[in-house]
Amino acid sequence: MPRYLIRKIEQFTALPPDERRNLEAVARRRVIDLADGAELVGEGDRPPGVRLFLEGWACRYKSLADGRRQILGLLLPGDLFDLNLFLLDEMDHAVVALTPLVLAEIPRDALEELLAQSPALAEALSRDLLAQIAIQREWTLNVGRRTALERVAHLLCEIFLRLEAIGLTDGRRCALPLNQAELADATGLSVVHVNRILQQLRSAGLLHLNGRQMELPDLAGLRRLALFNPAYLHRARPAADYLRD
Amino acid sequence: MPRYLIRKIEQFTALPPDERRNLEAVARRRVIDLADGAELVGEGDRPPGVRLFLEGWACRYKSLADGRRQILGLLLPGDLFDLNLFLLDEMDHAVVALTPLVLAEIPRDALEELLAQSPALAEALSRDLLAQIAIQREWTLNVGRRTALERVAHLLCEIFLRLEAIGLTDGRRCALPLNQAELADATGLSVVHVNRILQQLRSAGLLHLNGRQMELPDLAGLRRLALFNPAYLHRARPAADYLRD
DNA sequence: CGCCTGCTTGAAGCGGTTCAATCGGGGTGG
DNA sequence: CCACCCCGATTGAACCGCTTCAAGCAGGCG
Repeated sequence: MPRYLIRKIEQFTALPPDERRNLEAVARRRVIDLADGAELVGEGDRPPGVRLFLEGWACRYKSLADGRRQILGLLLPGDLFDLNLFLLDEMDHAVVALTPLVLAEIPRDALEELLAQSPALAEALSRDLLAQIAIQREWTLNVGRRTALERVAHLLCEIFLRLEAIGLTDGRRCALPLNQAELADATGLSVVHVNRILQQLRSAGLLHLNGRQMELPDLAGLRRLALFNPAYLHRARPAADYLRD
Repeated sequence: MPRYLIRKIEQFTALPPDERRNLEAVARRRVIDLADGAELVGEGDRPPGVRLFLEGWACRYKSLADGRRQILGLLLPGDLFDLNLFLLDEMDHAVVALTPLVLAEIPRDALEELLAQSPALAEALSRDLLAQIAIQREWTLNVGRRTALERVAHLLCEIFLRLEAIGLTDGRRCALPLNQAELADATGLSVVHVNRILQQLRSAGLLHLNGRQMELPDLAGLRRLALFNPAYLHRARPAADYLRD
């Protein structure tokens, strides 16, 4: 059931029942499970078919020859990877599972048929692709111009809000399946420094960690610290107080 | 005349003559000139209609409250800004002209009609959008994990190769209308440091600058220095020797 | 028990920033 | 025509944020 994608889409407008059924049918056709750490696709591979994340987290990343690695973005439940990607010759980046995954594989012809029959869905998916690009731009700004403290805080804000949009938060708590090495690769920092930044956030009362869960007791404060502007997520208008200025 | 866009597209496959005519007609409909420094769209604005770059350079950027600025990418002749952008609520970044510009404005309905009548063009533009996203990812890697020297070298390689793909290079020379402050904002560095890096590149015989032109006498060497892998540009297979490993 | 993975700590070093001048060339107004 | 100005490029010196290196530590698991 592509319930997270539907939830994300229906922030804006309800999907017509027939389009919803079309999507559900396609997403049920070929469901696959992957283990934590599985590589969905490697740099240089032929692009895979479109995949819809039903459960679990993954990340896109690129590596340099000497081992430096940059995580480019997170793929969360409800995300599509990637509309039209099959048009490209080869993958310029890799994708790896951060947790066990449940994916729906959507072959190219099934996707084209689905989109032809579902104009509202097609528009929603185009919008979602643009929102993914906007996130990529924000990550460029994040690693390019924010300080270490701001970067980590910004990443945590983004994770919380993206999970909230699909109903995967519990009050101020949500999952955080990334270890410190992965946080470092996502923020362009060293593991050691990420460790010290997390301590700073904890001692400032902005973050509690236990296991693979995090709690953000003062999201408004964290947001201010991170210079976080949620506009780039292109969600529906914020209702929550911690998103107002 | 959208000749640079057509050139970029026809790296892969020739456009059917009727589709080419459709595109040329739409691109002739509303042509506008803008001065150097003009803001095409600001952060928070409603997204503009689709615009095709006929001549000139622009950049996308985001700023932080205290004035830090990150240039997110370059818009060059033949680039489209941005397929489907009107689907979003508001701009999450700004775009400003780096040189005088000539643009074709394509209203939403004209674009939809064009794409409906021109399947090959529609596919090419989707592919171009994906290539733009790939460039954005590479920029995230660039500012996240490369050293200052690598970053600047990488940016120069990208500029040269993108211009080459549209026939705007002259041997090893091409335009470079960015000043050092803009290079700094594109690489996430300080102006002072960019200045010193450029001196390093010059004294290593990898770069000559005069005015708003640059020459890259040893592109293969610059590429190696930058850890530059051209795959992310998703051009047709390289013919040039400096692109082979 | 012993090992592995991930987290934590300390200390030294360096890459890049910041601050503060200076320089140079092109354009402008007197 | 020249003095002035302004913007961009350049230089030097001090500083600091983050990295690197090198250990230790804690918890989970075979």
